[in-house]
Amino acid sequence: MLRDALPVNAYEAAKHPMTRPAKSFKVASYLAALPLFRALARDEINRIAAASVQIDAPRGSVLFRRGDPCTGFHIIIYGQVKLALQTDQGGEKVIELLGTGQSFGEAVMFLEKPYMVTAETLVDSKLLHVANKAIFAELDHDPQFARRVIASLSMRLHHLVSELESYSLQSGTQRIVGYLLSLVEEQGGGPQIQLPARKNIIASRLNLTHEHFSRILHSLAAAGLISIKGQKIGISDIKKLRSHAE
Amino acid sequence: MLRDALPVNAYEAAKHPMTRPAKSFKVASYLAALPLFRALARDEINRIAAASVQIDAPRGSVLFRRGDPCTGFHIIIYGQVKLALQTDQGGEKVIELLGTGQSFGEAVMFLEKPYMVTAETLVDSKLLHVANKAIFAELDHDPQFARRVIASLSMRLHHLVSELESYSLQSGTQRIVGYLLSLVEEQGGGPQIQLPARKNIIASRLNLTHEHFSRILHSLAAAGLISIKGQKIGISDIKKLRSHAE
DNA sequence: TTATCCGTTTGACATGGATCAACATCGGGT
DNA sequence: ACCCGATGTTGATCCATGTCAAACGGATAA
Repeated sequence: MLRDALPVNAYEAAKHPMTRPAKSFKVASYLAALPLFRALARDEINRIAAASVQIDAPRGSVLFRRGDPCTGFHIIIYGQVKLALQTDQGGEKVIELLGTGQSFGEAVMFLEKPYMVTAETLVDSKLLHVANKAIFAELDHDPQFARRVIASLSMRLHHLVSELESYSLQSGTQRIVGYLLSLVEEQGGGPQIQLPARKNIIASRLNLTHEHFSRILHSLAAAGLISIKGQKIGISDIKKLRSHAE
Repeated sequence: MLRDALPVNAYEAAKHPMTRPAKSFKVASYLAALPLFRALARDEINRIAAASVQIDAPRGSVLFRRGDPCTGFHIIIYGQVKLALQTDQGGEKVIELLGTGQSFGEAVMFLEKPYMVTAETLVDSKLLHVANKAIFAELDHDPQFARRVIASLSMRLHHLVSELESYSLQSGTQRIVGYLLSLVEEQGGGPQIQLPARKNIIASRLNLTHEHFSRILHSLAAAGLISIKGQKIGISDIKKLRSHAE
């Protein structure tokens, strides 16, 4: 068995060869390319890079759980991470699926509160963990940076509100169609899209059981709106699909 | 007829005696007392006060609608405001109920995007509208202030995530009980609480129809957990109520 | 007082989506 | 190649919540 059956804390599991201070200028230049840090001066970037740690997290690693204190935020160098809420009876609800280049955990960093969600890698991933004190330090003397942080938080808020909107006043079918259309956009508008994870996960992300998700997807296919080949979804007529969500 | 049948834009309606620049030091000292501005120097406060406008908004005034551009944010001097999403068929879903001393619209201010929600007063209210340029100006040279803005956005994010959580993995009963308990806390823990608006509105805020809300409330009463007298809810045994939400 | 209106309650019924269970399919490991 | 566990599909049934409709109650204006 190569993979851990139980998700394991990445920091614990990878205490040995996999976690290491990230000093290489590769890290600095990687950071410099991120929207959040783009405007920072070289020495600022370097200080942040010095406060960063690379993490190799095999599939199924838990980066943090609800209730853990927050020590910084994460950037996905490559791989995929899901953020999920967990119910006491082992159920879980995926809040967000994140891929290469995306970051998470910024918001919690600025509160004293512990994490509300659990983060787990869905595939073997490499992450960068940036310690919060480095961010705080830059914040205090670089108003431009503060502006970017504010903008980024605002975008996240905006996104969450639309999420709330789709949960509260759209049907399952509408959420699925909307999601497919957003994937089309994200993936360049081609006639075929690729689901970014197991249907299982997507279903939860859309607040549906996997059974219900499957049924809706197949009924869309039966209506001739999409075709299903594993995780690839063919979409012939985008307009028709869009208008299908009344 | 004293009240406008149709909600009317407060800025239009009140072009005359009701809207005026807010220069009085009363405004400045009011601002200085808000958590967001508490740490600001006197001259900073004064500049912000100079960019503020008081608005008298009778019940039913629409402060802005989804799609309107954002020119600043609002503080409720007294009164009550609801933020709601609107469906194309006239349905609406209350996102948030805000009362005296609370503010709203900060997040949108920092994006170029227009408002996603509609804001309407539920009772005769007095608001302060702070122009975004004043905030931007202070932001650029006061890192402490930036920190507070960031903290405030983060809190809002945190709040939205718990909202999302309760929508997606709690039953109607659980949401109601949770809400009642939050009111108990908010209102000092006494054995009687006061719903902050018509049941209609509360129901929507909790993502329920008013019929369903009514039924649940009365079934809680039938179970001896609460008593209902109009907008006053009696709660004899908080522990029992809390444990009732499995 | 009465008429009216709005908010609330109650009832009967419809339905989206969940649950439980069986079966099918896929992919990785031996 | 085969097996096995994980993932997906399908069917039957149930339940929470929504919908439609009617009665009720309390405010308010005439």
